[in-house]
Amino acid sequence: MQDGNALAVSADEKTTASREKGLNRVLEILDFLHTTQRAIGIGDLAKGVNAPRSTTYTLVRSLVDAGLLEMAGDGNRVYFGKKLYLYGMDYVRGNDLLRRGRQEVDHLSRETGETSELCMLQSGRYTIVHSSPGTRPFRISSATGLQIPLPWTASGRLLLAGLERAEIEAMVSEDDLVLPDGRKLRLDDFIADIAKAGVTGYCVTSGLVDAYTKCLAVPVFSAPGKVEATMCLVVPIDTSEERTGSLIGLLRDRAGRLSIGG
Amino acid sequence: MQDGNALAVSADEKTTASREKGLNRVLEILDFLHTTQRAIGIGDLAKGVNAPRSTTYTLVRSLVDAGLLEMAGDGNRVYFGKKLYLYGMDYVRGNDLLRRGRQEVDHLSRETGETSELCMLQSGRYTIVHSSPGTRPFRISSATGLQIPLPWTASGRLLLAGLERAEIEAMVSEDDLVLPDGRKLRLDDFIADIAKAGVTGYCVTSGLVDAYTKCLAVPVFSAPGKVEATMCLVVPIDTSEERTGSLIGLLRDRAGRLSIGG
DNA sequence: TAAGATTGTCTCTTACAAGAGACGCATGTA
DNA sequence: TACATGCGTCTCTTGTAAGAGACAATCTTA
Repeated sequence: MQDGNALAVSADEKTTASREKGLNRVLEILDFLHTTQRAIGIGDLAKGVNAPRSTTYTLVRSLVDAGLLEMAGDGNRVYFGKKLYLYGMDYVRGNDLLRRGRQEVDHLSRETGETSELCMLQSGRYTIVHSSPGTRPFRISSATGLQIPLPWTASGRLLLAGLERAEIEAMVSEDDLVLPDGRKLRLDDFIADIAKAGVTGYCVTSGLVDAYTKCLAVPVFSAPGKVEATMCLVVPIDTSEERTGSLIGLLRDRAGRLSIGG
Repeated sequence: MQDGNALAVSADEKTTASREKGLNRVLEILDFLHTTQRAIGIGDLAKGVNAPRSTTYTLVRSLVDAGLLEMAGDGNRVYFGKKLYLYGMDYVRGNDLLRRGRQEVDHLSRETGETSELCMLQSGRYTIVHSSPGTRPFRISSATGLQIPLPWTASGRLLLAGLERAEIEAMVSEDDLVLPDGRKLRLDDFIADIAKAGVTGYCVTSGLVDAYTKCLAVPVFSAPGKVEATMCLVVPIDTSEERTGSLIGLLRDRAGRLSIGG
């Protein structure tokens, strides 16, 4: 649903109804499928990415032939294909941080019983790269690949540590500063949070994304000072001070193993 | 290495040196990176896919901006990017068979100590979609995504069960019939093997890919009669008859769970 | 230090892909 | 039975992206 929003995000709101490059259309198609998270008819797809039907048919055919997309069960819907999975696995194989990070996260959630996540910046947005659900009855649903405004999260504050004010401003839109419950964050407060997180080496936020959880995050460094990712735990908001403290200790320990020269 | 072969496979040997569609170039780039399995300089990439340098630079920039590719550590090399990983995870999430198949394979290799694999047809070729190494000292290295000629494998025989002779011939080239050790398989024998495998519901090959292993495979059905994938075990060629038999039993049991109306 | 190779950027031309729209074929529904 | 809606394929035009090639900057190696 929510029509062309995915487009607006990824393609900078092209107002000109002029011709669009095929490759760009393809990138929009992929992004669109990523947001819908389900197979979709080609007609709807065309509407979704705001592309002419005939063009969409041509492109989809190419992509299906190439194996990047597949026709889904019923017959006339498309979704991601095997080849994207294979390429994704290649990425994991070539990326030590991700490979080891996934293991640490899985281990962490098993050890603590809490939902645990590995997060990274992905084209200027906060992205849950891997998550492992905890054992609590009400589990926090946070799908892999989900993108969330940076100011809503503890990880967001850490990922931006070390950046110039201008860079931060460029990454954060006005909308991003409005929390799900309607409260509006002040940009200056957010930037102050970032600076503080950078110094303390961890970050805790309470009741930002929803009223029932708090989020504990620590940075993972790819080089001294360079935050490449974060590991975080999502815990009930009424978790005691001491348990919170010990969980952060655990997180720091694990993140330390992942970091290179942190 | 092996210059434009990846191209020849994926793009049907375009002899015309005419203009090539950008999207096709991109697909070739992705395939090329998949075969090299490592970050590569843009100049080399251009050579590798047989594309003009200027074009390659433009395309790579688009792909890097989109997050499908990433500049690798040193600075001027590219490889797969985070976004492909995210799309790949989306594929897994949307694909019950793959998701559950991965688990079964992991479990199977832990249980038996043998290398275990999940295989599928991918654009007419046999592909190892997921593999889990066994505990043997000499481990058979078979990377995920590896593509092997169908006639070399037990799984290949099962995957083609139920297809017409003409379809089989179309998928198997002369080269595919030449085994790694130089022996040449007769097409008729191969087709007979396929028919037999279809009837018995499993397939064992000895010393085909190498002289020290044998491969036990069983089909996974996505619909009655439709082989969607295979699960297989790679075991030492001198594995006893009875152990082989019991492993096949185990395989069939597991594959049965995965199958839908098999 | 000069010659050679490579890397990233830019400009300009024209071959060709993106797109509009028509068409036939299924469905659905009044 | 007529009418509407959606799907997949085709044709034709024209705006534009692929590509050739020149350029300066950087790295080799002799």
